[in-house]
Amino acid sequence: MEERYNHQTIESKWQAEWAKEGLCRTPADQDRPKYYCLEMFPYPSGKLHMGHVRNYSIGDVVARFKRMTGHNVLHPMGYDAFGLPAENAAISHRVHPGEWTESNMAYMKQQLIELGTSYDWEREVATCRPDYYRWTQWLFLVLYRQGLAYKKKAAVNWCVGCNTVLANEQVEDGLCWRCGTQVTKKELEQWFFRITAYADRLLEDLSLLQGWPERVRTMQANWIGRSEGLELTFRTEDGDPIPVFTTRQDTIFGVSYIVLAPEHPLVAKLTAETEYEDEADRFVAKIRSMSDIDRTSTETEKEGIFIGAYATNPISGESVPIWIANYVLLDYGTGAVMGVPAHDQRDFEFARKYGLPLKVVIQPEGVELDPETMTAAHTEGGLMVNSGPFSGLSNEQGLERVADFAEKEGVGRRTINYRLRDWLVSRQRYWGAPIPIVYCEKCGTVPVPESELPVLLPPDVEFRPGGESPLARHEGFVKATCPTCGGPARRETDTMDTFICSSWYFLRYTTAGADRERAAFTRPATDYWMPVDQYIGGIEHAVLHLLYSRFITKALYDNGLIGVREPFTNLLTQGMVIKDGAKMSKSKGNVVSPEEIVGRYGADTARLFILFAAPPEKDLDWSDQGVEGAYRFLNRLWRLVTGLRETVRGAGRPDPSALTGREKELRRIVHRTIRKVGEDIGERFAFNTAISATMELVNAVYGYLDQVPGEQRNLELLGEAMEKLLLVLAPFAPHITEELWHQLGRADSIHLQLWPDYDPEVVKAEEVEIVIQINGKIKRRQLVPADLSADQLQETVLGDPDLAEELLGGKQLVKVIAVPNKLVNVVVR
RNA sequence: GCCGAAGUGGCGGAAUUGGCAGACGCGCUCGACUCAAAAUCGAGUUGGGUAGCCCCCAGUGCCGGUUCGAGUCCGGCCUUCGGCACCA
Repeated sequence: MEERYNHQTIESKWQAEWAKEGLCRTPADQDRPKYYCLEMFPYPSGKLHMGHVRNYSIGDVVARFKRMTGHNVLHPMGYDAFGLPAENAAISHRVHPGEWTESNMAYMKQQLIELGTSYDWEREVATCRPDYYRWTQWLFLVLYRQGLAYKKKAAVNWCVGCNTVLANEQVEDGLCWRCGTQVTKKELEQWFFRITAYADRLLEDLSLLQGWPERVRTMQANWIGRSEGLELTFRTEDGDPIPVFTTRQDTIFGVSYIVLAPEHPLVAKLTAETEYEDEADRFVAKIRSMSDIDRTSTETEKEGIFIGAYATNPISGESVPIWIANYVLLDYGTGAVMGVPAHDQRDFEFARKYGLPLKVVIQPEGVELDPETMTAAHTEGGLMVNSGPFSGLSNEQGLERVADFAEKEGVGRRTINYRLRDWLVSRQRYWGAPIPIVYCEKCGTVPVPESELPVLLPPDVEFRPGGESPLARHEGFVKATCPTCGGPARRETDTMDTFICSSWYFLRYTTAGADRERAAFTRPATDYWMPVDQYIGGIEHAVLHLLYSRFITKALYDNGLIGVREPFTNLLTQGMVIKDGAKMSKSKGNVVSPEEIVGRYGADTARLFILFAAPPEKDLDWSDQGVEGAYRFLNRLWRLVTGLRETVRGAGRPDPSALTGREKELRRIVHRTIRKVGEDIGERFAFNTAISATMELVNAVYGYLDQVPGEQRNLELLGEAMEKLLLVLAPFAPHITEELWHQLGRADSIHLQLWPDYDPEVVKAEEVEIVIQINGKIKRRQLVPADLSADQLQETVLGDPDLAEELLGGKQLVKVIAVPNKLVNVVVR
């Protein structure tokens, strides 16, 4: 009586067994090489989606493989548990965010267990629990002491939908990254992290991250946006300085006007009590009312007005008119630019529109630039002309010489500008880590002492739609005593951006047990486990989370709190899960729920399909039929092993010297599969081809059984084949392999076994089929002994007079190319 | 506009270093088993010519090049996707 593959009983049985045995606990001994395998932790939104399943299946295969290859593996999981959806749920369902989040976490944990993931749950973190956010607050204080956390009034990004401010990184195309609402500007006093102090190192150290995808590094480099140039000081007629930033100081003699950002502080002064005042006021008001998208879109028409004042060019001494225009931004560079219409496309368009003069000062070779007839700016290089003492230099030389001159004369200095802005970390929300600061009437801004952490979120708050932060209305929370003087004080009511919580969680995982109560993490623990060897997650975090985590890591390094400069050595950005040509989403109605798939086919099938259907970094097309295919394969495996179970159980090792040709061939496939799967997982993350190799092995064993009658079968060989097959499949399909492993009579877990070795001698074929080409065209195939040298190969093929005659066909032999084990190409004329 | 990636059968994909294009899976066709179906097993499945096989020709987005040999390298284009986009 054949028992059928029942995924439900098998999977729950082994999940319980593994939990009981503590199979996934992080090893305490430190004599083996460590491997820290980390997947981005989820936001506990309620249930896992297929993107999670993909992410965690990839990570789990890597973790299990590394355990089998003799590594101490740290493979932890947790929850990025603060954030807005919990608060929205509180408003609409009248349930406390904490309760809502905790129940979601419990549910998702169960789902993760049911997927057969091998996490060490003893190291679980949840960023919303006081035992975690206490240390997020501690981190804030570390940065505060370092001068990296500061408060300032600024025009900040405000999302009406979320009722809170956003960091620049959280504004995508002028819309809120979370809810898609258009972002507006608001003047507010807010907390910032001085990430710009690390701009250079964040950029420079990208070169250390060779294990990251090129495009992620490029995206970060673009985001940081470094440009080297010169800050030059023009002067108004009253002598007020107008510093401008330029990367093209070689075009300084081509300046025909200056443009200030409309918000520039000098604008009011320059226009006060002049005929230009009213018009300038109206223009500034109009620009202020524009949204950032309209303002910064290249589609938007350049607009500006002359404000009646003039400035002197510090190099040429020329006087040029001062304008204000929409395309100049206050918060980049100095908020003022020099207009060089002949050599900058923006300036060109602006000058043409307003009739400002063009002056050619860079002359390219071979073309005569005529200011009257130019249709676009010449932004390339050339020879400097009309440039006083600099005329005749190449523009590259000019860049240096003008900068030298400006510095010598004291009218300018070389400087570097970044697109990156400081990280706005205040949020006007309840469900986040409170910023550990109080404001005392006498002592001013006072950090809460570490001994008084955590600053707890009060549970009894009222959630109302659209209002201000519930914390600000909670009198018991706001009222505080000053830690310095003991006098009355007011508590900061902003909470921290949740990206702070997630920018250090990988450090928390390294530290276990009682140490966690004494510190956020310990130096020995981080010294052993950090950096993360493999980080796996979605590309959507290419800038946000990954940049913030790098910044925090560097800040902690500078404090001597950790010993690594970069947190993640290798990064794998997995593709999206697509169905019917679109990302799975509720609104498109193309969502397939993991629960349904795991329920119907089991976790092993879900994992196998999702890893087989596409390479991990590419988008994955969901296919119900493909899932069926994976399920069929596991059934095929089940029948194969259970069918042979009784006969191969207890069989010894095969005797290599006593194998028939067919047996040798099967054994060769077994050993090749071990090599292939090991290389595909360990070196390439090519899980799809690794799985296809195991399928080929299964096919080969069936082929052998088909061709060899029962009594003539080599049971030792079949036993070896079954054993190796299960071992190489174990990381992908942990339950069914464990069950079959035990059915073969093994007592301990398959997941405690070492990855099998392959025998290089067995892998080698005795004979190979080579291709014989004439002039690169395949003419015939031939079996020859393996590993013949090029000369031997040539001799084998052309040494046969009949064959040589047939191949040459009366033509003249020009040359022969022989590639061992591959081909012989005969070139004839 | 700039930067980056990709383009291979009906579909997902494979070909790892320039050396047999289409592994593996899905789908489809035919067959076996069955009263029948499902499941399972077997055979076939790039296009065209020939239509029994063999065999011949073409073929990896398009055009050209390098090479004995190109899906892979080089130049130019097309398309799709992703990122950035008045950054001075």
